[in-house]
Amino acid sequence: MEKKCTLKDLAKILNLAVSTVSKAINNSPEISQLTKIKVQNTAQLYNYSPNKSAQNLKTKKTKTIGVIVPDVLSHFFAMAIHGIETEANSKGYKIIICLSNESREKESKSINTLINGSIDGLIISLSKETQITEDYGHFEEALKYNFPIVLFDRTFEKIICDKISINDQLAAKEATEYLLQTGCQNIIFLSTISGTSVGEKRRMGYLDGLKNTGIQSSILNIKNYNSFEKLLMSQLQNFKVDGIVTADELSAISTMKYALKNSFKIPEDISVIGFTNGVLAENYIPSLTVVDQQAKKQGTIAARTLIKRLNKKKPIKPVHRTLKTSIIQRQSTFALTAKITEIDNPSGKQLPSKV
Amino acid sequence: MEKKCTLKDLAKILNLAVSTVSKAINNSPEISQLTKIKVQNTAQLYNYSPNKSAQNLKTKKTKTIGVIVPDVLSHFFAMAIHGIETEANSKGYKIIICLSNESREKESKSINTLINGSIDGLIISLSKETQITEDYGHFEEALKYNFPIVLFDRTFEKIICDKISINDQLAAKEATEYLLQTGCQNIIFLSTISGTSVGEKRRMGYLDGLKNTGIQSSILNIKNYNSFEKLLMSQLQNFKVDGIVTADELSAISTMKYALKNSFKIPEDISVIGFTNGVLAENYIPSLTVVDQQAKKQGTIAARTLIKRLNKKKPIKPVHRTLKTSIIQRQSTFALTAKITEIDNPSGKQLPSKV
DNA sequence: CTGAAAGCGCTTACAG
DNA sequence: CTGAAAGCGCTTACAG
Repeated sequence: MEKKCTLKDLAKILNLAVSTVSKAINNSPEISQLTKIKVQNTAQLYNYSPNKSAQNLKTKKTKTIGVIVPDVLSHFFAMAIHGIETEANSKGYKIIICLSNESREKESKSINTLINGSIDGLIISLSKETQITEDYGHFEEALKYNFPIVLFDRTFEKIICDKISINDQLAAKEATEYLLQTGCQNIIFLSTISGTSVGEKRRMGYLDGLKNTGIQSSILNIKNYNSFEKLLMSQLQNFKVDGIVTADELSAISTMKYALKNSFKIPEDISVIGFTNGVLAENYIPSLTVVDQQAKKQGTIAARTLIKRLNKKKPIKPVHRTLKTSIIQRQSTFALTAKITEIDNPSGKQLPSKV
Repeated sequence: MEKKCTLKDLAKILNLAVSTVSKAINNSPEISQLTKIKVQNTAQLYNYSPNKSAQNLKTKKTKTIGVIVPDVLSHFFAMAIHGIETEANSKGYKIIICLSNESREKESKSINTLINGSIDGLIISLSKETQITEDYGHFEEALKYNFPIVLFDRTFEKIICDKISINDQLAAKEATEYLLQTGCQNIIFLSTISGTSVGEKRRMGYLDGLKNTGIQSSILNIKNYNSFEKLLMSQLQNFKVDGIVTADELSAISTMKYALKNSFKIPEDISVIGFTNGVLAENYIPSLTVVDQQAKKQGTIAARTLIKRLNKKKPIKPVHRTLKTSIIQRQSTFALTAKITEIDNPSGKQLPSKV
């Protein structure tokens, strides 16, 4: 690879000092208009652009944000990344992405490689393992140096930093109440993410929703998709169930898939509501009623919050933002005409009402 | 944010020269065992880790790979990113991700901000706009300096660099032949990505597949999902169609969604085959028969190829790798007992055979 | 085996 | 308005 043109090269060509050239390129008011034009023209001619490593070293800024998420395959995180990238880019930042694959070890390694001058700040959604073990030791060093961190979605109260999330507990309570209002009498909670902060909060929200209804609660935790059908069916065949609140998107879809396969009708026999408004939820038959988690917005706000902090001279108090959720009513549940806006019912079919 | 410990700090504490400390930390054979141990212990004690910007500036390496993809929401690119990240990480590289959002402008900007010392090499899948306009000017500078680039999936022959892809034309031909072999007589090709290299190749493959069969070809290009149902239905209702080769995953799912909604049976009335083995294809009812594009493997090989090049002292000739595809037979088509392995038919139902 | 020096490519306080 | 100098935090050829 050939050598790129440097400030020194330009200085020699123009017969100017390196410092003058630097200032001219950065449009410093110290420099005369004439010189600026001359310098900028030659810079363009030689396709000059400042070396980032040198700039970073000198200015102690990288204009880069680190992002660590559990995975990139689930719609929620992909969408959040999209939001982060868009916002960051519009403010002149690049993003480095690390996937923890739900592993604390990998998360820890990523933090360590990133905070040594590769990035200005970090946006993280915690790995399942980190949340289950509650071992946050790998954050200590970053926190000691006051390294700017924003947690989103899967957060933890003991880590003192900016946090962006939805009110998972309230959202699950509302989802449960929604099923109740459409006439469901036997509602269970199904989760493949028990142990994560959001999984636990949603479970509690479900319990909140059933409080004072006299309805027996029932929780089905599934660790592994291999046993999904077996566990779900043993529940559906041995107990009366007419409504299922699921903790994420894929588990909702799998619930529908196996229920339909085993001749249950949705929503006639069983209503299903899920979390995250993804492409699966939207395109499935029946389309899935979901709690919109505002994935993109969480990403956008996370990036915005971080960049705001980076631009402050003095440390500011941690910011906690809780985004509002809404229920998107589709075909996997009965209709609720009041309150909830019906969007995106591509079939145009009238949603059935429970009598 | 507090100051991090530097080599200079350590040197002062240990009463050694900066150069000695540097070598000790990097385990240079020049340094005595005793000194190494002393230095490494204090380094650990003070939580020392070398400043990346300084290292990058000095060594002219960043151990970072840039990745530019059209989006992160489609399963193919998310999976490719997963492959790239895993491979890169295992070799000690980080990845910076930029999303072109199918825009040439954004792609161009990303290239320019990345190649100025932020990364060692670049992995790109071209944006739709770049491919349609065939304007590759934004690659000129990088190519002039021999900047290491790997193109994957959406490639272009005029850009001289490493390339990883599948044989899209052959894969589409095989998909078409597959439908023929299961008994389809009126097969159309449906695409929402016409104009991209892969879209065109798949279209040609479809035509190849029909050659010498006497079957009339018919191509349905859809630019916008808003008119998807209307265009598809006008085709299905006015012409005899019993097989559809679609150019990607979401368009296949949408095809099934709207066909089912309009009372067509799949595969009895219409067989559908798609590209990309994503979570939609796997979980839909009926599950979708697809050409497995080897998303993760394309990513892995792209990263591996790039890193191999980065480790070479001398420039080597561009590498072109074409990965083998396979058809994953599911429920959206009739069964073909020979040749093709049936995997992932979660329902366990026997696939119907066309008589 | 240890250290002094140069230099990667920038920016910026200071001098003239 | 222009320039000489110092320095960001490293690495590495060279000297001793």
